[in-house]
Amino acid sequence: MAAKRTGEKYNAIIEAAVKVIAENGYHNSQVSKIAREAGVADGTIYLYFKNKEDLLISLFQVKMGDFTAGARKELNDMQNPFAKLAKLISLHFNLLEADRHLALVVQIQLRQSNASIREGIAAPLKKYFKIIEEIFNEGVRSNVFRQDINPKLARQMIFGTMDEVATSWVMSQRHYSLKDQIIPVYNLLAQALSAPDVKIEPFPVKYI
Amino acid sequence: MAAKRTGEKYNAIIEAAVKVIAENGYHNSQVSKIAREAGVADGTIYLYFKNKEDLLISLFQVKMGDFTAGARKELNDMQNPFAKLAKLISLHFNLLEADRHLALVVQIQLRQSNASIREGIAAPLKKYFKIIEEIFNEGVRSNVFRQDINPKLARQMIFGTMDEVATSWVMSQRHYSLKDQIIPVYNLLAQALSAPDVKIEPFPVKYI
Amino acid sequence: MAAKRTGEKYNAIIEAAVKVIAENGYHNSQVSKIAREAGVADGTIYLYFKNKEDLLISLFQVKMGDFTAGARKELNDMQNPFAKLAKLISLHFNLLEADRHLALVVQIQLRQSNASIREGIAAPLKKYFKIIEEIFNEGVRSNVFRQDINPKLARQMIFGTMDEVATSWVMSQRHYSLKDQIIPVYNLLAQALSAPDVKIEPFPVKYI
Amino acid sequence: MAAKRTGEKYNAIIEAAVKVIAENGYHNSQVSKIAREAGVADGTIYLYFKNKEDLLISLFQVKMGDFTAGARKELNDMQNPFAKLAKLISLHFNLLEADRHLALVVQIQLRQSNASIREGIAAPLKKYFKIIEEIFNEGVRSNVFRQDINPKLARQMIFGTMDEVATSWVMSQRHYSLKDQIIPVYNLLAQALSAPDVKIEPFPVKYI
DNA sequence: GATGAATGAGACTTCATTCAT
DNA sequence: TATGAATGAAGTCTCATTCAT
Repeated sequence: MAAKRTGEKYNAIIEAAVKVIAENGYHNSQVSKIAREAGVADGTIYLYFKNKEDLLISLFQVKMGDFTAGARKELNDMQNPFAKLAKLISLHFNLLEADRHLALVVQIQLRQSNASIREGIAAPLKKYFKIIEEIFNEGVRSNVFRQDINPKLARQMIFGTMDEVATSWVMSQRHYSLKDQIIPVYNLLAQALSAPDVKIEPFPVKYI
Repeated sequence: MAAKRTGEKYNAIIEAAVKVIAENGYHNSQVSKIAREAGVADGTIYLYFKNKEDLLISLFQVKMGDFTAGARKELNDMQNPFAKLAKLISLHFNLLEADRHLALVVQIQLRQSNASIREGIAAPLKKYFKIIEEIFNEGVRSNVFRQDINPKLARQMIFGTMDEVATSWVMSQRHYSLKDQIIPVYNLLAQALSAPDVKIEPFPVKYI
Repeated sequence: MAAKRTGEKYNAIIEAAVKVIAENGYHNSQVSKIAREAGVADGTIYLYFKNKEDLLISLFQVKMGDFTAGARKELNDMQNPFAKLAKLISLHFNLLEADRHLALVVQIQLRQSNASIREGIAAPLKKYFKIIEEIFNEGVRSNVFRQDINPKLARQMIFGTMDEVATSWVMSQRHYSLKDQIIPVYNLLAQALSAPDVKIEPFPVKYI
Repeated sequence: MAAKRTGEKYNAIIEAAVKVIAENGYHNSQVSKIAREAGVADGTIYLYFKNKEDLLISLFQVKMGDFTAGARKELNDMQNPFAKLAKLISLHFNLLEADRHLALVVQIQLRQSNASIREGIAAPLKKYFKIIEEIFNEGVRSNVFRQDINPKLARQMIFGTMDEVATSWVMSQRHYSLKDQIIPVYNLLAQALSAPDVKIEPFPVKYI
């Protein structure tokens, strides 16, 4: 009765949902379409997910969870806040460019979901926000970032800018490379956040 | 036969739609609900709008059109790019704070719409983007803004930051004042955009 | 309150209905379309007709009434049953060929109407049936038509044949002339109805 | 996704549609009524038919297809054109008399359908027309039918007469037997079509 | 008499979810 | 576990008719 949250088919359904939503749009992604793409029967979806909404929330949680976990792991080893900022932007844009379906779904389609889906999305998003704020706070503590910026506001600028750049790119039908935006965005944000007398570190080439 | 695009009822329906969507969410805003709120019969909606989608696009176009027209008018008289930036942020946040329904609809609900509605939204949004880019370009030309930032990227940072701050505020259920964010956001963006040796102008008090 | 059954606008509305139905089909002929074609307001229709159904029945009655009255008048002066049959076919096909809108409406569109309209149509149609039967009966009485055919059946063959030929012609989009069918149909029916030893009269040229 | 065109329910829905349309009239036969009569849910209709129109076209095609296939099979074994004509009339009238609902639907209700339904109906009707013309052509080739009648016109008379007789019978609410019309109609048409010196064959008793 | 904006009942269709197999 | 045919609630839109002006 309770939905199984693991298994081969669980993942197959999630991946199918990403593909179907990316290709058909949120409002044109029926359960039956996702089931067909996943190679299972309609009813099988309900063995793994409580309902369609649960599937969509799970989709975002899984994908976002993977991303934040990966990001945290990669960033943990690093010390320099500038390098961390560079790495974050690089990870963010590389992920989207590497998976066009995911990019479409995350930047556009999933924002068409309703309130309760958004609530389900809130938790993993907050974790990502926390990572961003931590990077900023470390920079403040080590006196390389400005003391006079509210951390939350800093996060809003960092995320808002990356998100807007990514959305523009997706909406442009990806006629240019998002990776090419990594260094410009880094330079812009590093400049904006760096403390008055601190020399901004150039983008570490290896993070592209 | 052709939908009437003006008149008392036209506006009443637009306002009713904003209210209903704000209170019920995009996916729970049926035509009949909007009609009831507007005090007209369901069929009357179709005398003024081709269909539900046309109503939603019109809603955004009217509201966004009013805003960009107003913004352009207010900004036209001004010379100083810093002052213009300050004014823009002030207008943006004041509009949303003044009309809580509109804020919800613009920041959250309308982003749940489908592809064709988004297309209808694109045009007025581009006009707003253009205003932002013009402000930045003027600042570059008068040597107060950095020469080494791509104008489109500058616009993405400005809009992305304002949008993210506004969305955070709406999602927080507006437990704090968005107006209080005007000066911090201005300081942050002005700092990010200002040319190396230019002294950032403090936020003009009268623009709050 | 009671519908006016005469007047300039009454006729204008009838003619407009014929045109609109011919051009748009029965199911796509809204009251508002007919009103626009007639150059009156929607509400005005209801000053002259009880409702849409009443308009359609009236349309058929007027047109069919004109036709039967005209036919009766023309046929009254004639004596010869063969000549009368020839004249009838000629009148029938000439009327349809002369008024393409009427042809479409009578042969195709009006048959899409519902039960109560068909009932309203029945009376004028019966009058036309009566004319046909009378021609046959005269032929029987004067021994030029077969005695062994039931008059009703004779009428059904005459009307059924003319009707099928006319329908075929209308459905063919009138790529050929219906008038060219007058003589062949006459020959066929005259042959079928003529008494064994009676020489069929050739089609009187003047009736084409 | 694609509509299933076979199965137990497919037939049940077709039969239900015939009954509902016969009893309520074309314009008063809602999908929900047909579904109820068939003992299925409204949505089930759409598993078997693309839409309401598709159901109506299918209905006619199935019924007409059955009839023409049956007629062709029965007529194939026969040689004598007179006998074939007799058989055709017998089949036509017997079918309608045996299934009062079908008679109502075919003779009256389905003619109320719109253009696209009529188009869907055209193909099976043409097949029936072809059968009729073939009978006539065989009679001409074997010198028992008149050489001077255009085959298409012959078909129009045959079909037009049978159709008018059937329509009269249906409209009369079937207060008499349509079968009783078989021999009179045969005699009338055989007389009309037979070559000058050919003795008309009496109606073969076994075909009643 | 004439208008035409407004009405609102009602029809078709979709699709998330269920459940017998 | 898995299936997929069946369900039926619910939403958008049309259009004949009305009635205040």
